[in-house]
Amino acid sequence: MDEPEWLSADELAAWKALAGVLFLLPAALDSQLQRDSDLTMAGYMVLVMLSEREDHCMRMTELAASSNTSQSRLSRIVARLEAAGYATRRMAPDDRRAVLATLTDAGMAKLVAAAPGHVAQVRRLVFDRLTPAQVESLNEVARALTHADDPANCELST
Amino acid sequence: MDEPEWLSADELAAWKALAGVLFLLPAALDSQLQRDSDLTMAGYMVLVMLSEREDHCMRMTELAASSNTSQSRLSRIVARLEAAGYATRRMAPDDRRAVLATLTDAGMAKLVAAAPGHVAQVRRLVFDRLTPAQVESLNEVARALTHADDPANCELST
DNA sequence: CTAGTTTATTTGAAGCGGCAACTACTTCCG
DNA sequence: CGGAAGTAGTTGCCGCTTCAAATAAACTAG
Repeated sequence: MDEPEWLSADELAAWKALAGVLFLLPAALDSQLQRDSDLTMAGYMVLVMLSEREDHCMRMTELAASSNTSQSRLSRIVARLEAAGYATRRMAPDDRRAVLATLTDAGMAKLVAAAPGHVAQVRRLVFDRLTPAQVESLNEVARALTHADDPANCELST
Repeated sequence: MDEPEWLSADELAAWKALAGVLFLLPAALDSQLQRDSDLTMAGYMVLVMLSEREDHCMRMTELAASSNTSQSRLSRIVARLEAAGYATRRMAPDDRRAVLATLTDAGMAKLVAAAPGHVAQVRRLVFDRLTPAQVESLNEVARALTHADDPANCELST
């Protein structure tokens, strides 16, 4: 199975470990949010993104990009949030194709209620297990993977 | 939003970067496998795990653990692989509750065919973006997160 | 030996996300 | 102006995952 270009031993070890994180961490995070707050990780992220705007309002496309989701996924997420009363949607005044998603007071309250539990989970599963130096490494590596610097080549490409 | 215990600035930065990886990497990986080989990441992993046994055979529970999936998920994955002719299932001779999943020759062939493309994608999205030192860090951090050492506390707990 | 418990796996129902198709609006340009 | 092309967002269909319940076999204790 060592085709054209396989991985080195170090890379293989790192890959297996990373694969474990990729499978298990999101599940554990989602599980806590679902159980304690009836929210999805993705939905939570969307609430966070909206809450960071002082007008609590953002265009769908922009919201999709900042929460790392596809437009169609975002559309459904916001539809669910709206159904739950946590957000509203209205047409943008300037561009009638665009939709502005807005966080409601109930949505903000929901976020405030859900945050401590979620943060505790993140701390428990991630930061409690890492030294400050490792946190720094993690930051560096994660940024390298999501491009962060080089704006034109995200792993969305292929 | 800085409740009981929020995250430090460093931690918050690392967390946002990690969240990006958690959302985008699996999607990009799945997408390639789906497109080029009509396989799921999870299904691919299962094939890999089976292929690493010299008898190409493993118990469901063990297989679930080594591929980081729940039992119910694994059950469906193997059912699909079986339907596609890549695996077979039979009762274990010693314990009739247990099921042994076995990789077929067609499954092995499928894996051999799919591997190069997948590996290339992993290399492109991960290792080409990291220095050897960063690969080492990644390995260390990922292991810390998945416990790897400490057998009794995976993030599956809560 | 038998009832109760634990372990191994599967499955029905329900929810979520992807792809591709579709609507609707805007912009470009002759 | 008027049509082609591009952009924003939604939705139908389908496949995958989860949760909880079901089935079945293997221990365990009396």
